[in-house]
Amino acid sequence: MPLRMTNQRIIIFEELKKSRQHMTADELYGIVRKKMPKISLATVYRNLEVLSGTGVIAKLEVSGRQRHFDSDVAGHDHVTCVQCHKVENVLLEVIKEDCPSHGVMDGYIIKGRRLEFFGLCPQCQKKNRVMKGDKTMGCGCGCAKKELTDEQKKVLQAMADCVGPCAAKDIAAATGLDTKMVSGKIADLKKQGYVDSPERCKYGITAEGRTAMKG
Amino acid sequence: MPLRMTNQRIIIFEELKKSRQHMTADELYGIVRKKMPKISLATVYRNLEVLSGTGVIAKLEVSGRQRHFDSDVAGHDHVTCVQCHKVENVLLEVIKEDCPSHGVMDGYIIKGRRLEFFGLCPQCQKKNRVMKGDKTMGCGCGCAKKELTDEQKKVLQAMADCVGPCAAKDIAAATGLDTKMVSGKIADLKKQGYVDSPERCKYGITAEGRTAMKG
DNA sequence: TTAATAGTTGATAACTATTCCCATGTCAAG
DNA sequence: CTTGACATGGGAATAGTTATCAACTATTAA
Repeated sequence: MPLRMTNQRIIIFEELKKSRQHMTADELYGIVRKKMPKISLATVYRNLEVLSGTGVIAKLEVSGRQRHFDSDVAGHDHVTCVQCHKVENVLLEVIKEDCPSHGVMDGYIIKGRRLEFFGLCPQCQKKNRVMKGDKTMGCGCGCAKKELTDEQKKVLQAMADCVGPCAAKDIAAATGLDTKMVSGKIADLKKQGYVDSPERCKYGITAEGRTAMKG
Repeated sequence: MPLRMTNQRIIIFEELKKSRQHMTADELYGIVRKKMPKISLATVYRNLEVLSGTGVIAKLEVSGRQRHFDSDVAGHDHVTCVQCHKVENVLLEVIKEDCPSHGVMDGYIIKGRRLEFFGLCPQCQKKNRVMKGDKTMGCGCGCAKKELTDEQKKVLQAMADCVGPCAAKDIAAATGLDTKMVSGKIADLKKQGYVDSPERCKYGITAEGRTAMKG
């Protein structure tokens, strides 16, 4: 079963190597499409699978939603940013010795190991400082809050129109929405930091909420 | 925002603790349903999320398809079996010291770390030996080969009816299926070990293939 | 050179794990 | 008792990935 080096396979490999990053199938698809617009996403997945099977690239399967692929197959570990989900390399010589990636442990035949750190990347740390000052919602590191639904916007608008903190039923009356639905929405918005509750059962819109409403 | 201890929440927690294993939402759903048949899968997910938020259980997000939850929140690492995807604990005191789970590294503020080994569990090692001797397909460790499709079964049947090794087109003629489709199926079956190719372009059914066909 | 066969592709359907949605239900505080 | 916060069941929606298959291309044996 020879492995045929097709154009698409070559381009996928080259682009992954060129980027010097841990890419998802999707990101790579976006890049490869510039050179080969008709390529299929399935082809990208297939070839990443094939290439990682031969060992020329590494399949990371770092936890989180998407799988990442790495053209650097040498042994190194990873840091993931908990906020923007970027993945970067780290090299920890100390650990290598004490923590072998092959051998036997508790009856298991160990085939490999993965050491993964997670924390906040420098950009997201900076971004958090900026956000507290409410200068911008921009992130620069690929993470963004979800778009608000129409109902959520209505609720926020009603809250903004209110002078002081108001109850769920007031919002319901103002928007014409059902009271129960409104309180559900409020709970969601509170979780996202767009709404706060200065006193029990009374709610107000936050500065962040105002910004979100405009976007 | 008090956390209400509902019946479903209690049962989910109890069962997770009782099992002394790393369970997926789905497995837990199966167990909990025996005590509370009307519970919703969404409720299981929600509560695992809530409980891991409070820290009484741990959300593993070990790599691989499914997320696992653990009632033991103490710091320990994990081994995953690459074959049956079982997850078990390991304790490596040495590493703990050299590999802190909090601090700063390369500009990142580290919030945690995950060390994961992967290899073959003792059961799967044993199973592999048994399978070579063709005594049984049973695994005992939760891993099972996929069910064969009707076409695959047809192809295998035709191959079994054949005396010696036969070509794809013979199979096509015997089954009435398209030749190209047949060669695709054969390739798949070969990957799964149900078919081998004693000489180029000639195929035969393996012992394993015969067993699979019956099931 | 040619026919058979192996390997590959693009398009799209299917799948799986998880999350969202919302009407309805329950609890606790006033 | 009412109100609102918190929860639930069930189904729809989503995201990422995998499977399917007809069409295409390269390779090999004859």
